[in-house]
Amino acid sequence: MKRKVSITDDEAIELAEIFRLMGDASRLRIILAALARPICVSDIAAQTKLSPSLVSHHLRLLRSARVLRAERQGKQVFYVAADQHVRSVITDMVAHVGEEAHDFD
Amino acid sequence: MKRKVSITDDEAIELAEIFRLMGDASRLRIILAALARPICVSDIAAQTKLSPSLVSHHLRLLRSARVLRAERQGKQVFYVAADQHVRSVITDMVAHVGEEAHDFD
DNA sequence: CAAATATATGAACGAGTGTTCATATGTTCA
DNA sequence: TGAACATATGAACACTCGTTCATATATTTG
Repeated sequence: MKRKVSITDDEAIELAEIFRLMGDASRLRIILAALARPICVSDIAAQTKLSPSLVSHHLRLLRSARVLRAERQGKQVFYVAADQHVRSVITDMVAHVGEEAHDFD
Repeated sequence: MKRKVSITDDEAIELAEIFRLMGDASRLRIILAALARPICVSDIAAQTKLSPSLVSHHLRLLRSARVLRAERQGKQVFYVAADQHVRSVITDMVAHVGEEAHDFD
């Protein structure tokens, strides 16, 4: 079963933007923290050992790119992976890194 | 069926590096060009409208990160997606972008 | 309302990155 | 071997991006 991989230039830019956001270690760890279930900002900061301010900056980017979605519950705001695609992409790549042969170039 | 999503810090950095490489529009278009079948450098340059030099620079990065793999055939060098994980990640994200609701923030 | 907690925003700086241009290396064929 | 083609490499520059610190907004509770 073949899939369509050709996309427009605008879609390529939007795609690249999402990958770019995943391409920072801090942000990736934030995404991983919010991958399975909603988690609030302070817990993300604690788990990733990043400052709440920095986490918030990154969360804003991840939210506008629709990688994560947010929901306020009282004083706290919970973030979680936007959809199954995001989860699949991350788990696929975790598998990719895990299975690599790591032979010479 | 649950999957493991927790990874070590080193793996997170390696993962982020791969995503970072996908997070540039030029490189992403290069990856897309080499996603389905091997394609030589000059054809990539023609298809993406990027200079051969720039394409070569990017290909070196994509090759060392094992996103693409290379094979020389005479004067030409053909590049193709390293494995099924890379293809899956891209097609998943294409689907993600394609299906998004695009409602307000 | 005031205090306390949780999250968000803005400015600024240092480090890293994509691109270009010039040049080098590799490969084939006459 | 030498010319022609294909790809790769190195240096340099303009620009972007992650981070920090200070400050602002939002929400709950006394």
